[in-house]
Amino acid sequence: MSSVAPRRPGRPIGGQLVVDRDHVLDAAERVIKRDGPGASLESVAVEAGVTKPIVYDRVGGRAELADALAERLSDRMLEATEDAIAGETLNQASLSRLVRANLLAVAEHRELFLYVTGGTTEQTAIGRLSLAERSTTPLAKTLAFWRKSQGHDPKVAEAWSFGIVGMLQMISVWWITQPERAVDEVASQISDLMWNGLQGPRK
Amino acid sequence: MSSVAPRRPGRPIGGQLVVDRDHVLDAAERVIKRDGPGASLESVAVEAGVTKPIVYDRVGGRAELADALAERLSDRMLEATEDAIAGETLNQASLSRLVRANLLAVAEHRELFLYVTGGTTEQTAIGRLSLAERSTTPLAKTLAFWRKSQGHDPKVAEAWSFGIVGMLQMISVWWITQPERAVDEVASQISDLMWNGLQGPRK
DNA sequence: CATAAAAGTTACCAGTAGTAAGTAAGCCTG
DNA sequence: CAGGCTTACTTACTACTGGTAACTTTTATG
Repeated sequence: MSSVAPRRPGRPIGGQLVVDRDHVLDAAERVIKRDGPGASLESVAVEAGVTKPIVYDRVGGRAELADALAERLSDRMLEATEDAIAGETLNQASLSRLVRANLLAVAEHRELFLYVTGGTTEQTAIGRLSLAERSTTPLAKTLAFWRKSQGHDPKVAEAWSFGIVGMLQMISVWWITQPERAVDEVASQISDLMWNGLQGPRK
Repeated sequence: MSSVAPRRPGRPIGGQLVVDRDHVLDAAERVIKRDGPGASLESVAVEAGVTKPIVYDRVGGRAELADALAERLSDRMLEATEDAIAGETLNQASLSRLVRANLLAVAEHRELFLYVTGGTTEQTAIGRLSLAERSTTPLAKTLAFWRKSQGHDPKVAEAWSFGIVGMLQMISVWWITQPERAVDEVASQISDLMWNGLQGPRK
């Protein structure tokens, strides 16, 4: 399938780098999309038209690959969700759009999301945390700023952002396995919880 | 280390089952606690004083093992958290105790928790969902009942419980990697978010 | 031109999930 | 009580994976 010509050992003619890091990461994304979260490094290398040691040289081992892909994914998701609430003040409606955008972004990158959050058997939790951290850092800033503007203690921001990210991740993986569920309904319900808490709306 | 006598091939003298399913699962827990979430089936078998095919016969492959352990873990966590809010009405203080109990229970079964939520590379997300589901099912019932009693729509219960479980899981994995953080502070902050929402306490 | 550096591949190792085939003890029937 | 079926294991394998050491060829340099 790969149209890359078979390569010989030794430095390639022309002497230039044939594949760079992004090329490998792109290949990894394609393989994961095709083979699911269980994709192997070998198949990533093949898809990139190269051999395993090159993958190791460009991006590192499996953990580093997951980390790099997590970075890409969280950047994309951040972009998608930022667009959804661009410049707007925080309220339940904008929150609902944020949750909705998050769900749709996860659905769009379904396999990649499962790969990244699914981990590598070994120190998966750390990997998952690092993905989460990338999302939580800006979120924590926003939350702290907002809390201060409301006259509340901004110290909660860090814990809250991890909580919120965890909530969104779990809802995402639940939702993508329940395709019959309307995205708007879920987004509305979750934003309700996030905005009003368990007590429900103010009277 | 294992004090089990070396076994020969063939039916053991006495003809009785030497290890049952629970024996294997107990061994698995010990190995995971000792070797971390990367523990192999082989080492589980050794710890159980038996060979791999027996593990396959008693509990199944890696996915089934993770599933069975998830069941055990979620049962224990459910017990711990239920004790924390035994029979009490839902309010922020009881919620805080619930979060606290959850965190402490995760810390107590740290490696097991990481193994179960860390998954098996393959269809890890499904596994994580099934762990979550075991927690969400009773939680959803409680929530639905409580919402009705408050005159609100109980339809949110399912989505909410997944959201809450996801939040607790993420906070747990975050917290156990930040041991300097006081458990009571985190519990209080998260229960605040869950109870009051982003808006903060009612005036 | 000789030699070092660069950019690859080949070929391997160790470990792991999973399975097929073998083996010894107990049970059951004619 | 002898032969065969069942039970409860082990041995021994396959297939694959992550990871690495060693090699090969081209290009650049003093």
